[in-house]
Order: sequence, then structure tokens, then C-alpha cells
Amino acid sequence: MKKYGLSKSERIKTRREVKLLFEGKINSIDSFPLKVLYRWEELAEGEKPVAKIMVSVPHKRIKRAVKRNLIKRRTREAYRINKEIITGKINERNQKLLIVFVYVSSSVKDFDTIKKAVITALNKIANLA
RNA sequence: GCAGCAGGUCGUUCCGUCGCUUCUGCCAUGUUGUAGGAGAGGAAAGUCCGGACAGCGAAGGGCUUCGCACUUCCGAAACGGGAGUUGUCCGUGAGGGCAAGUACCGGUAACAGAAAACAACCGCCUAAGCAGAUCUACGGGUAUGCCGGCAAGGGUGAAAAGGUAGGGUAAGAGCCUACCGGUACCGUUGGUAACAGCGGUAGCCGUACCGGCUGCGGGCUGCAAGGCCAAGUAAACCUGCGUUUGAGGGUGGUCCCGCCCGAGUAGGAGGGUAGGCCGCAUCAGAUAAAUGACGGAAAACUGUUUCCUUGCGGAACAGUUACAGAAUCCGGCUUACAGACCUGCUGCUUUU
RNA sequence: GGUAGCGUGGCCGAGUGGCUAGGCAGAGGUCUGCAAAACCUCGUACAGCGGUUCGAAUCCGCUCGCUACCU
Repeated sequence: MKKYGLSKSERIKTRREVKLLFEGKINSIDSFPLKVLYRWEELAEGEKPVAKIMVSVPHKRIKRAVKRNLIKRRTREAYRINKEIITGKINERNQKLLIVFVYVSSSVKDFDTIKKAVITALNKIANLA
């Protein structure tokens, strides 16, 4: 796994995994302007320990597609730069970690604000694990 | 110089670090390599029109229904575009917006007003016809009434049956005449045409909207169309109709002509699934949806400050750099948009 | 992605071209010793901007917001 990469395999792409996050017993962290939901999963046959993420920005709060895209890119970027915070824990537990970042503000925040929120959330996940 | 109108073009650039999607090659398959290439728009938007494409019985006829409607050219087509015609509204102006087939038939026109369309409430008139007090020279016949006539005047209204003047009359009226305005028709000139100009003829003379009528066009549904693969469940239950005496279905709002399938079918309640591939790209081609993040320069614009300068300008600081993100693909329309540039033109001001 | 529909006071909701009904809630008053009930009175309502028309909630465009359906 690249140290600062974020390829397809590190993103949640199937309906099954989304269902797990929103229907099962989940852990939630508020870190304005984000709400972070995460869940540890046992590895399936042949899988390696990995963290998979998705970013959600509701149309109800941000009307323009350009702005929603911008927020998603900034959030992914902030995770990409700082994901090493949790990579150690994942290898230690030998599990799969699913994370979803839900944007809860109604205005577009700059990169620094989002970055701080992501770092705070990742640190909490690492400490609680 | 300032303000503006019309048409067109563009709509940030460069460097560094770290990333994303995809294609090709290589090493030989790293579910995470390496090298090189490609990677949002003028509106990608709204989904308002039109087409390609796909499925649905041949998509045939009648009725119904929907859309369009000055002329001409372009266009595959469009409720599209160019140029033009007429009317009307806005603007000092350059210009801009809107409208336009037809009038045989029908409907509507609140409130106000006499009346909103074969007009007659007030009003004006009493010539002709009938009756006829007073009067009478006994022949009549006045006032008046009846029967009627008229459309000039009436504070309304968005709109009132062409306007002015004269004649005419009982009173009046295009009833008649002159001039003016409009309409229709004829001729002629120009124009492909809409139409315009000129000449003549006809007293032919209010308006708006809608329906109707006429002509032309349209089958419907839309890539969640449609096709394939994989996985899984329930061939079970209830009700109606039916098995060659034919239920039901096979595209449209309905009917008809004809054709086909047919032993099940329609509804209810309940259960399962909701993954992948094609469609889907002539160098964007994703699919929880890539095309970016951060930092530093440059450029442009705006504002402020002070200084220099006759002035054009220069410097410093601050701010701004829009609207907006492809999802089958094209042609238009509409809407959003910081700012810059080009061409033609208009108004005002100044100088010559 | 595509296809439909809706928007009328704080809330619900009628209104098919002529002053925008009605109910609930709210405010003030009458009544009462005080309340309730009843009665009377009151208010920047047609999502926004244009167009057609003498006149638009209504008809026609565009914009905004909301909802439903198609897999």
C-alpha cells in the first residue's frame, strides 16, 4: 500500500459495505464540519488488512455539484495525507476498517478546517481501538 | 473623453511537491511495479424543442386530441437561425420587445353606464295616418294624445357604430355633397414574395379575446430504452373469469378492418433479488461516479493612500479573478456569468 | 439519467379571467368577581420575475423551491 495513495481498493464501492455502516452497530464521532461513522470488520478469505472510506455530502445542504465535488476532494485529500495515523492499528488488529465521512455543514469550509477535523477523528479512532 | 446599442471572440498563465481515472509498451503478473500519452464547458445546467439510436403487433383507416400558423432563404428536423414586410409598445438615439392564416357561424366583455351589438332608458320630433277639448265663417282644424319616426346630445367606460363643414329634414342620420382617415376591389410600377407607391371605383365604415373553420405536421415510450450473464426465492395461498361454446394477452385516448399467441390469466396479500457485462465513446469515458489539493510567482480589474507629473501614467497596501462539473450522442432554444478583446453604430461634451 | 405533479396569511384549505371563501391558531373587545364557552373586531396571504389582456391566484414563458414515479 502506498504511503500517501488513495486508489479504488481503498474506497467503499459496494452496497453491502454501505449497508453495514448505516444499519449495523456502528461507532460515531462528531468532528465539525464532519460526522464520522466507522466499523471494524473481520477479513474475508484472501483479504489483506485495509481501511476503506467514502465521503458523503448531502444535496440538501450543498446545492451545487461543483461545491459538493470540492468538499469531497478536500476531504479525501485530508485523509490521504493523514491516513498513516491509523495504518499501524489496522495491521496490529488484522481487520478491515470502514469509514464514512458525512459532511454536516451548510457552507463550504476551507482545506485547513477539514484537515483538522479529519486528523481529530482519525486520532480518536486510533486511540479507541 | 464619458455613457450606451448591436454582432462576434476569449474566459487566467507558469513553476514545485503529493495524488486520481484511463490507454499503450516493458519487466513478468506487483489483488499496491515502471516508462510514456490522454483527461470537463460555453453554458457540460434547465430538460423547453428537434433528431440519431432502441423496443413495442404491419404501427392501416375513422373519430378524438395535441402542436404550429406574415414572406422568403438556410437546415435532416425543430416552438431553430438569417434577411425582410405590416402593426404596436419602449428608448432622445443607435436599437429592442411583442404580435400576424381565415371571419361563414357561435360565445364572453365584471363594475360603471341609457346602451357592450339586429341598441333605445332619458332625450329630440309629431311631417304622413287615427282620435280630437277650446275655437269656428261648419269647409275645417290648433293645443294634446295615440300610432309612430330618429340616432344628433347625455358627468360612464379599456372600448360607444369614422372626423370636420355645409346641404337636407317634422326631427335626424353617409341620407346627400366637399375635404380628410380607413376598408374592399380594379389597373399600374417596384419587389422572388409578404407588401409598398401611384391612379381609379364603391358610402363599404367600431373593438378585443376565445371557440369554431382552413392548411401543415405529429404513433408511443425512452439508454432506468433494450440485450446478455450470474446469484436467489415459493411450481405455495385467497378471489374473479376461462380451457376449441376461447378467458386473457399481444403499442397508443377510443372505435373499426385484419393478423397472431393461447391454457391459463387479472387482481390481492406475501416472499426473493436489486451484482456484473454490452449499449458507451474516431485520443474525456467515470459508475458511491476520475480530471484534484497545497504552496509560490505572474497577469488583469477594483478601491484606498501618498508622492512624482501639464497630462497619459508610475509606486505602495488591500481585495477580487466569475458562472459552473461530462454520464448514449448530436442540432437548437433558454437561463447563470468577474472580467478582457475585436468590428460597426448612437447620444452628450470638448478641441480643431 | 429520464418522466410527471405541486407552491394561496403562523397552519390546513376552497377558488376555471372581474374586491382572494372558510376553519384552526394569535391579538383586542363584550360578558364575568376571575376564567371557560359564546359573540364582535383585526392582519404586508396567491413562490419570484416578465408577457397576453381594460383587468391575471387563474392563460403563456423563464427562474426558484418541494414531492412522487421509472431500476
